[in-house]
Amino acid sequence: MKDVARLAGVSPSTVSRVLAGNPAISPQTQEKVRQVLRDLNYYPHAGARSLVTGSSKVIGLITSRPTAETFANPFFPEVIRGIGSVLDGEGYNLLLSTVKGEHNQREACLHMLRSRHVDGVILTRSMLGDKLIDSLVAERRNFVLIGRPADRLGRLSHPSVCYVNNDNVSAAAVATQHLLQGGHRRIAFVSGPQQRVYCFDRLQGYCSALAEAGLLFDPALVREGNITQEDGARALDQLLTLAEPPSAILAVDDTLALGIVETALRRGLRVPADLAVAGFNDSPITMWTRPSVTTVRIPVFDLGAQAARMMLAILHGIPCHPHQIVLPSHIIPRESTAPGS
Amino acid sequence: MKDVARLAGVSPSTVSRVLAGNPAISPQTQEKVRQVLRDLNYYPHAGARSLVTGSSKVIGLITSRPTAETFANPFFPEVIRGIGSVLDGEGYNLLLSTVKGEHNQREACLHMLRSRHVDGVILTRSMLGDKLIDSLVAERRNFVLIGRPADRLGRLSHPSVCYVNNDNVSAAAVATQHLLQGGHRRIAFVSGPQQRVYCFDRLQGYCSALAEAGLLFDPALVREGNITQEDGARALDQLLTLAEPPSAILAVDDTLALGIVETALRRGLRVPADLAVAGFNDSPITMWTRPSVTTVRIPVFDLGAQAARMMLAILHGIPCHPHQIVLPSHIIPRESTAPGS
DNA sequence: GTGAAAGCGCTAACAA
DNA sequence: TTGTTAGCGCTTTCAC
Repeated sequence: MKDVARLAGVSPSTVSRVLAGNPAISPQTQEKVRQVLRDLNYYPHAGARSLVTGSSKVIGLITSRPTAETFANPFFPEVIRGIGSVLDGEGYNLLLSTVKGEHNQREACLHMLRSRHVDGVILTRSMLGDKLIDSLVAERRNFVLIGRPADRLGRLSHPSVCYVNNDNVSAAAVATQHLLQGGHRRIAFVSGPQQRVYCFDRLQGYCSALAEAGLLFDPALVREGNITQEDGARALDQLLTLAEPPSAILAVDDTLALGIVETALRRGLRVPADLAVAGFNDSPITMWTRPSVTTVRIPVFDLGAQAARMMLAILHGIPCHPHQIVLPSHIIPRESTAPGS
Repeated sequence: MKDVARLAGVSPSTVSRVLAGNPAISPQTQEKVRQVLRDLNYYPHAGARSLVTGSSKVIGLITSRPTAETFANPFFPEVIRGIGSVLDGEGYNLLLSTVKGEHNQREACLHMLRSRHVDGVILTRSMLGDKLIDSLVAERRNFVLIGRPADRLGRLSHPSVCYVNNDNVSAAAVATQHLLQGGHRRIAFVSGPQQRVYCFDRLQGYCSALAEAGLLFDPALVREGNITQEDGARALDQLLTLAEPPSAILAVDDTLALGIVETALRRGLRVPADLAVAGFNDSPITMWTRPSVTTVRIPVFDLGAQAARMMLAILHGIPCHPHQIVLPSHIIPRESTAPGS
């Protein structure tokens, strides 16, 4: 920068001002400096700038989901796309935490913030009673949640936390009602880790729909595992050993639903005649299978975009209103739950 | 840091040395300092550090593929996973460029490097005669290619550039041979943008396999578009208008292959009896469709991991040998090319 | 084995 | 409208 200043015949601070777009610089000087800037191919040192301004213009992205699950699941790239669509042109970059393991992830996230590597973080897929959120709140860090903050019992915690969520409870209720309308009375629920807030919420929706229909909640019909096809297959096999096996299954994710459908067919069951299956997330695979799989489409892109918008508002010191956004999702009925086929 | 020094009763430089793991510090002092470090929850300022050391410990990831294509295509998350698996624990973070458009992307990449935001970049999906690579070489930047550097004519350029690639030419040849063995003589090639090096290379493999089989290359059998199902559908429709339509199609990506299969079925063609179809990338969808789709599995995770390893070697000043790595891929025959069905 | 001091490249308050 | 100056928080010679 000193070189630029010298060649342009001005002081470093003038160069800095030109770079910052300070209007109090005469057009002549502006042009002169810009010319030298171009000639020298000069770019300000990001670290030096962040040292003095206290801002790095970088936002961290933390996804606590086991990275292996990422494969074949469009959630992750889609949420990045949404975030990127907003950050683009705002001069912000995205720093990815690629660390594995819940604990390491937490450390890595706090590290990013405390070392001032990032100005704020966007969190996805948080847990019930998430310690990371507690730390973030305690340290008054800038962060936005994709999902919602929940305590160990699933109640909304940290009321001042900014988040953008989808309507998991009602979406699961709608999906359950869809199965009820198909005449099903024994409906199982195959979940991912119940500590995941979204799994918890979808279970709530499932329960409330059952209750509304006057059906008893049967714990034997609820299975918990990871979000893999193998876990879906295992859950189905367990459910089939019941004295009264379910005639329909609502899975918390399409990956599970696909594992269930595949295994059901392999076991000689007809889908949906013997077993109806529905999932969540509108994975592209669901519309290719035979039978195609009923699913709930989540606005993942918008979730990311809104979260990024909130983050920017926070960083710009604009009190973000509303603090909390809930986006609607909708069910996409397909063959796997079609009645009378 | 001054606070830490004061509380520990030492000088800032000693604290810095402890942080750096400098062995010339007495165990007592070490412990004393570490204690205070913990008490104060101290983390060094990343920007300040990068200012003085000249290294940010961040690696940039540039993918020139239109972000929309990302959806439903596991390439992107999978390559990140591979990179992350190596970077983890090495103290390096990944900075994502989310900018759209070939030109902006190039600017953004150079910006990251010139502003010293990142120590190096990993590039994916480069083009023939890629200007970005030229700039990177000219500025002697640290970078690794996933793919290979090619000039406008597809010849290997910049022989000293580090890259990790898969064997696109021979993989396409093998896939073509697979179709030839199925008895096909009119085999079409549906490509993405021919400027993409991987598309170019796969076309080469296709051509060489035809030549080896003593077949004439027919330009009318080659279609170019983007990597979408719609483009696949369009390519098929064009091919069907030919006087002598193809009996088999090799598509440069599974997304295209899926579009082709779907459209073929809709047009009343039987797959593979009337039309055999094969794709690339082992997209999870291909094994779910009816018929399931033959594809070539690319070791995407390893591509990322090796690229990251190379990057680290470069940054650590280790002359990386070999400069160039080519990983094998293999064909996965499925129903869409099964002979006699 | 440890401290003092200089400086990395930038911005911002204050002067002029 | 522009220049001078003082740091931002850290590492790293060079002394001791």
